[in-house]
Amino acid sequence: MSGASLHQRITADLGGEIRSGAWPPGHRIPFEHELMARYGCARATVNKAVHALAVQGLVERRRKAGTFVAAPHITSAVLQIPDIRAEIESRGQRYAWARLAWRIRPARPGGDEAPLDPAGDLLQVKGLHIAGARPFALEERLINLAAVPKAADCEFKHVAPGAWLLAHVAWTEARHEISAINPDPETAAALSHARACLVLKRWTWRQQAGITFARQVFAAETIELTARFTPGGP
Amino acid sequence: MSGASLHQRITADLGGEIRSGAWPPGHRIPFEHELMARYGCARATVNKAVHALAVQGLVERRRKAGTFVAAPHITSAVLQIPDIRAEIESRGQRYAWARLAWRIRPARPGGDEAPLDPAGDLLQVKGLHIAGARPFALEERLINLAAVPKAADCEFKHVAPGAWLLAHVAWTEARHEISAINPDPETAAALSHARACLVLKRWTWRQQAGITFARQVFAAETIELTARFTPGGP
DNA sequence: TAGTGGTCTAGACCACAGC
DNA sequence: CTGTGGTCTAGACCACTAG
Repeated sequence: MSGASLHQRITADLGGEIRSGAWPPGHRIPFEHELMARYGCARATVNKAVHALAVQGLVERRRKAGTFVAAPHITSAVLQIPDIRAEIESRGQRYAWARLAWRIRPARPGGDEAPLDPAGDLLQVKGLHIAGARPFALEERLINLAAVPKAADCEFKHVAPGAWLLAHVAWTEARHEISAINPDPETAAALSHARACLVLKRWTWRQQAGITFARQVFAAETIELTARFTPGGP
Repeated sequence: MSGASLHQRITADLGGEIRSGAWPPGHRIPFEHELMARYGCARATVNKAVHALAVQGLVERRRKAGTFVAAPHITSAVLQIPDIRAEIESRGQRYAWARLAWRIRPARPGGDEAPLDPAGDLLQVKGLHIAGARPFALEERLINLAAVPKAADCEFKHVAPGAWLLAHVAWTEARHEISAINPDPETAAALSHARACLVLKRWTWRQQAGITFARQVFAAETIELTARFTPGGP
């Protein structure tokens, strides 16, 4: 860490005290002027260092009172939902996409598309994500053509809708649902998997405009998550 | 926003251009010296503002080249794993905990406890989280008594292990796995639910010391998640 | 090599919350 | 009222890298 900048070193030092438990929640960490003396630097530098800890959620700062070690949150964790292709390739398997169906149809009230509040036509694509030679996930995708008219020009024969959208449209908000189902016979046949399956549903918006809905049925794969102390986020 | 500080206003201004789509991914935002002129302030101020955008993941900065609007990540979302009791009560239902089993047993190699790397005895608790009159989740809990000896004094008859641990032990790291199963007959009977179930496994550590493992089988409830544009996290 | 961002300084004034 | 953190300035030098 000697190559890092001074404020990064200070942040790491103080963060280490907190994560090690030497400074428990509620403990007042040194004042900025004390840290100035300890590190022999300007106040702006220690301020930047301690401010970074506050952004990370490790400390809370109060004028006149000082800076205190924060209590860890339990309610939030960082969920890794990798791109399916990246997930498969990171396992060293070959990725393939097989399109099963493609059509344009008018939006209907109700159903999974309702949260997108689509106005005109939807592009509906169905296909299979394949890892090596085995089915990995079955995907049903709806794309709001009013928001993404260019999508109608893509047949999604060789590129999955998620990959195409990622390259062409930015999203600002998403909602996810994870659930468990017993697959219907058609799904079970497509996945070669008849037991319980994980289902991930994802709705994506850009500025209140519904972009796309995806429903991915996994072959009972497990989704793994890691959470660290106060991972933060607003 | 006129009450906010200048660097916050600059951050909000630039962030607005990006989120609105006026500046698409890949677009080069104004140089720092241009922003200095535009806002009539020192470089340190615009640097702080643009740096905040970089921390949020909205932009990427490259020396000599400039600052560019980043492509949104899809890979991370904030997962809300509320306390089960809080979840049930937030739905307006009465919460209850029913202990089914309690015992102390030596740690065994392998199995779900392995990641905790327990040294001595484990406290094993099994029970049911109940919403109103219906089973909500079946929980199997292991507590590492070497790390939390006080837990042996609690019978967990009227308080669930998660609630007790939350009040008595701080954690620094956790790992989660979500999967789907078809319940075995015993589990199906306890949950009054024979179809596919969601399973959440959670391992919790404090400084490399394994604290507890929990396996919660839900009655096919759905876990919901919300993600915003580049919610960040390291 | 020139220009960008990364870092740092030695000040300053202010808002706010404890005392 | 005092002391803390919040903010800002007008410089400076440096590291990296695109051209």
